[in-house]
Amino acid sequence: MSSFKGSFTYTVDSKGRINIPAKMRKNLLPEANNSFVVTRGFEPCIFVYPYDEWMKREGEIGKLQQTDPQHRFFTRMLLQFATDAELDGQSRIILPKELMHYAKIENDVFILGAFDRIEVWNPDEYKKYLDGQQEDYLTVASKVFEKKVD
Amino acid sequence: MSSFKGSFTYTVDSKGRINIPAKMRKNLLPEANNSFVVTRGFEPCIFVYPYDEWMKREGEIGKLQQTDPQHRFFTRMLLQFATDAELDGQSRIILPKELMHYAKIENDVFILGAFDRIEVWNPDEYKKYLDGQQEDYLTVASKVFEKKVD
DNA sequence: TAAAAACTACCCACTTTTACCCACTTATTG
DNA sequence: CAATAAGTGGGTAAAAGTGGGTAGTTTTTA
Repeated sequence: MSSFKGSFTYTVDSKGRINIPAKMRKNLLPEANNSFVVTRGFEPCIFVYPYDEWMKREGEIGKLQQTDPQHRFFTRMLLQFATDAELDGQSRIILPKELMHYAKIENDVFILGAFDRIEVWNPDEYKKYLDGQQEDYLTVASKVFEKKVD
Repeated sequence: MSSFKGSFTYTVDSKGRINIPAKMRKNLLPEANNSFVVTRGFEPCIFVYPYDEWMKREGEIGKLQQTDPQHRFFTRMLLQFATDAELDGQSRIILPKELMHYAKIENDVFILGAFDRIEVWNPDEYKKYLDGQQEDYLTVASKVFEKKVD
């Protein structure tokens, strides 16, 4: 499977395009077909899934019973902001205006490899996100792995 | 199979026509034959099924026990408002007046890709729908996947 | 049942957005 | 330190979205 890591600060051009870092492109599977699905992140950022990873997310929906109101709500939330994006000749994708607005992205972006997805942040918003964390990395790390630190 | 995603705000013209977004048209299968079946949604909106997907819905009805009054009621509701619609030369379909009235659609529509169907909403009604949700996306998501959050 | 009204299918036309190309500068790399 | 790749910027033809005319059909109504 695809696995992204690292972080990069790139520019957004006047047409809303960003380059996908070469080091991340190298981790794309052939079956992703140079295609991505771009959607709204849980925090104020944009999630960029390679197509093969996105299809795993979408596969879950097919199993849902669309006569259940909660299942319809979930389907709508997941799909409402999702947009296809293909790499152009210069290895860039276009960020939808709506998502740029949501993530408060203007001229620069902080691009973060996050395992199965690529995240695109306004660099300042990412700083705020880090500052807003209640607990530090080591504390959270130990909780995540159900161990007590110290 | 067809799989629609994304959302768009388009206009309804004086003849009751709406454009089917190009990004959704790309996901139509050849067997849908540029044809749709338009019917009443569960919420105040219009469901637009590509023809091939509609046939699956009809197949499900075929399995219902028509001696059961509730099954008969469900069958009637689904079929009563169903209308065929074909793309015209400009990739538009006509929304039946009855359904436009049901969904309170006037000048603008919010078009939402919802996996196997396209939904057409009055933009304000969609906002109301979202505001009316008891639980947020993350909570519902975790319930849908039968996990407890936090 | 004939005239009027409404609806539909098929055009054409216009504006805005997008896809695709070319070009330049800055980093990497053998 | 040349040669290639990576990152950035922009022009332009094609596609997408919107609006409306008209002729033929169906529906309504006097």
